[in-house]
Amino acid sequence: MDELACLMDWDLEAIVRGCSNESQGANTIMEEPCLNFSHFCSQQNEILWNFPEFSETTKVLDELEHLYKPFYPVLHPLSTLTNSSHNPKEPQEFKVLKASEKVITLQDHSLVPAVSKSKKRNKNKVMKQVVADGICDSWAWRKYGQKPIKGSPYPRSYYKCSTSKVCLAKKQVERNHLNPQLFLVTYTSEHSHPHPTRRNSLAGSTRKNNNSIVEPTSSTFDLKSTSSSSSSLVILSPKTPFDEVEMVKSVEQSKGLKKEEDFVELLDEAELGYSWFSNTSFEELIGDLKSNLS
DNA sequence: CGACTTTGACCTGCGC
DNA sequence: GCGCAGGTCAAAGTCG
Repeated sequence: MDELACLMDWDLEAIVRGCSNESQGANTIMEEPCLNFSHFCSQQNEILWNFPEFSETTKVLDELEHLYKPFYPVLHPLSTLTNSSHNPKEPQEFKVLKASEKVITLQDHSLVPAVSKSKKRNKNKVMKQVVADGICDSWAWRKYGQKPIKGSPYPRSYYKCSTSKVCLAKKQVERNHLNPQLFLVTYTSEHSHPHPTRRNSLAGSTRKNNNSIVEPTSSTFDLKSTSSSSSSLVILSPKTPFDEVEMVKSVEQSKGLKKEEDFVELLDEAELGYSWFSNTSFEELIGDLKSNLS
């Protein structure tokens, strides 16, 4: 298998796992036995003693922190778009939920697709601005339509809950044409049933990666014009409110950002597995480690 | 074979 | 009333 295929496999697996993950405590990607340091969070002090050289480690942590800064908080997958003002001429307000669940409010005209406002009757809607991996959640969705949206090169995809035929829950996903790394996910109506089991949710998402939905189809759109080649790394946590996604690093080489492999390499360099992030946020861990090491 | 995606047609709400 | 645009339906195709 060539390198690209390996990378794609890895990425798809990460996303599928992300999709399949749900509120099962610590049953996340970190449960894989192949990952070293899986007990890091519960044995943090012990692990610290295993680092060969503290100076080397802090250097790596600095690099990691520097690497991650650009992705907070704007690209955090849990940012929630609230339509607090009903005046469409006013900028919409984003509430960005950090992993620590502190709410940061910001206003950014550039993040809101102009086409997101619907002419239709105002239903009970929840809008979220997420990065690609944030599109996936642990509910099972069935796509029932896709429409090109005026003013946006990207189509909007329509989903219904596939767990129950009587469930009225719906979801719309569209890529933000002003910032293709971001997606606007709109949830309509509540689920009329309990949360599906891990198995059920897997069944609803394994056939194809849900991220495919917002890509323009080849017959009507030019795929080359999208940034579909960007990949992402998902690190899961059981504590966050929606998808248990605690951190997402979006990688876009064309913008000169560090490659995903570089990040993994840094983790390897620090002898850290992904489980390192299982219980607290990245920023908190970096801070804790730095204070412990100093 | 069942579950899901794709996609053209149709329906509906809204502005003019 | 008409036309536009968003939203939904459903048949055909795809995949595991």
